[in-house]
Amino acid sequence: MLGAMTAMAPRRERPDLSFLLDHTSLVLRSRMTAALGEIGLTPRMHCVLVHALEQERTQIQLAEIGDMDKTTMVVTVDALEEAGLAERRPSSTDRRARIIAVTDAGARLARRSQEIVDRVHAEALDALPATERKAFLRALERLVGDHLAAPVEAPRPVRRAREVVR
Amino acid sequence: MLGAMTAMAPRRERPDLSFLLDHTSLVLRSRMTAALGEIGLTPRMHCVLVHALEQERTQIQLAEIGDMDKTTMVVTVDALEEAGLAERRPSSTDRRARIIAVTDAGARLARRSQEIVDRVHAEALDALPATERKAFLRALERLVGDHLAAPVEAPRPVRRAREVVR
DNA sequence: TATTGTTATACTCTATAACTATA
DNA sequence: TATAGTTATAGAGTATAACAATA
Repeated sequence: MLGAMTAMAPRRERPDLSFLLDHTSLVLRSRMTAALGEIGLTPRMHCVLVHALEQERTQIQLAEIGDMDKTTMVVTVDALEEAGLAERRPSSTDRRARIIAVTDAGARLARRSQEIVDRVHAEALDALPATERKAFLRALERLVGDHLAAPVEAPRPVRRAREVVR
Repeated sequence: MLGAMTAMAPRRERPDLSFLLDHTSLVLRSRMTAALGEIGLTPRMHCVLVHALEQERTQIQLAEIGDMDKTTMVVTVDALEEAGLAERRPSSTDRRARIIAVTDAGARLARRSQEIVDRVHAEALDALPATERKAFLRALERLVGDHLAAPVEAPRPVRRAREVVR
C-alpha cells in the first residue's frame, strides 16, 4: 500500500485526504473480507448473491452492479455454483443469457452475510459521535454523487494477441 | 473493482460504507495519479521525495513511512535516481544503509508536486459545505486513529523457493 | 545472529483477446 | 453486425526468498 502523501509536520493544516481515504477503505475491506470469510464468502460472492436475490438478473447485469468485468463474474458465479449457493438458468427471453438463481441455501447464507456486512459497517460507524457520523455519511454520499463520481480513465496499454496453444 | 455490498432498496437506511469508502478512495487516487503524472511523478515518488526532504532518511525509514515493501522502495528510488531527482548516499553511521538525498531539481519538483497534491485534495473537499467538511475530516481522522487503525492480517500463502537460474 | 539493500522471480489479480452461440 | 458468456493467458503489481555486506 501507499502511505502518507503529505509531509509529517503540516498534517494538521493540510489533512492528507488520500491517506485517510485509502487507509480507512483498506482497513474496512480487510475486516469485511475476514468477517465474510468465516462463512465461506468473499465480498464479491456476497455482492452477487444479494443482488441476484432482489430480482431476476443476468450475469452481465450483476457484473454491472458489482462493477466487475464479465470474466470476473464468470469465476464468481463458478464459486457460488460450486458452493451450492446459486445456479445458472437459461433466460426465457434471450438464449445467450443466464439468469443467476439463488438456491435456498444461498438465500439463507445471504441473510447471514448481510447481517455481517451491516455489523462490520456499524462497528466502524459506532466509533463516531452521532452528529459526526451523519455528517460523515452525508459528505461521502455527496462526494460519490458529485466531485468524486467517476475515476479518471488511465490510458490502458495495448496487449498483444494471446499465444495460441494447440 | 468491487461495487455495491448492499442491496439497492435499503441503501438509505443502511448506508453502504464499504462502497462509499472504496469508491471515493479509488476515484481520488485516479485523479492524483493523473495529476502527478503530468509532471512525471507517481504518488509513490512524490511520497518518497517529500519525506526524504524533511530530514535525512534511509530507504528502510522511507519505506516504513510510505507503507511500502523495501523491494518496492528499491524500484521507486531507482526511478527517482534515473530522473535525476534523488541520489543514494552512503550513511555516515551505518555502512549497510543508504541515505536518500534529494537533488535541487528534486526539491523544486517536490514543491510543485505538493501543490498538485494539495490542489487535488482541495478540489475534492471544496465540493463539501464548510461545516460538513470539518466533520468529515474529523471523522476520518478518528477512524484512522481508532477503530480502523490497523488491517486484519490475512494469512499469507506460503511460497515455494525460487527457481535458481545459473 | 540480525539488518540494509539488492536481485530474481513466484503469485495474485484483473482484464484483454479470441471464440461460440444467439440476437 | 452486435452481445452474453466462456476460456486462455498477458501484464501489472507486489511481495517472498535468497544473498552480500555490514552491524
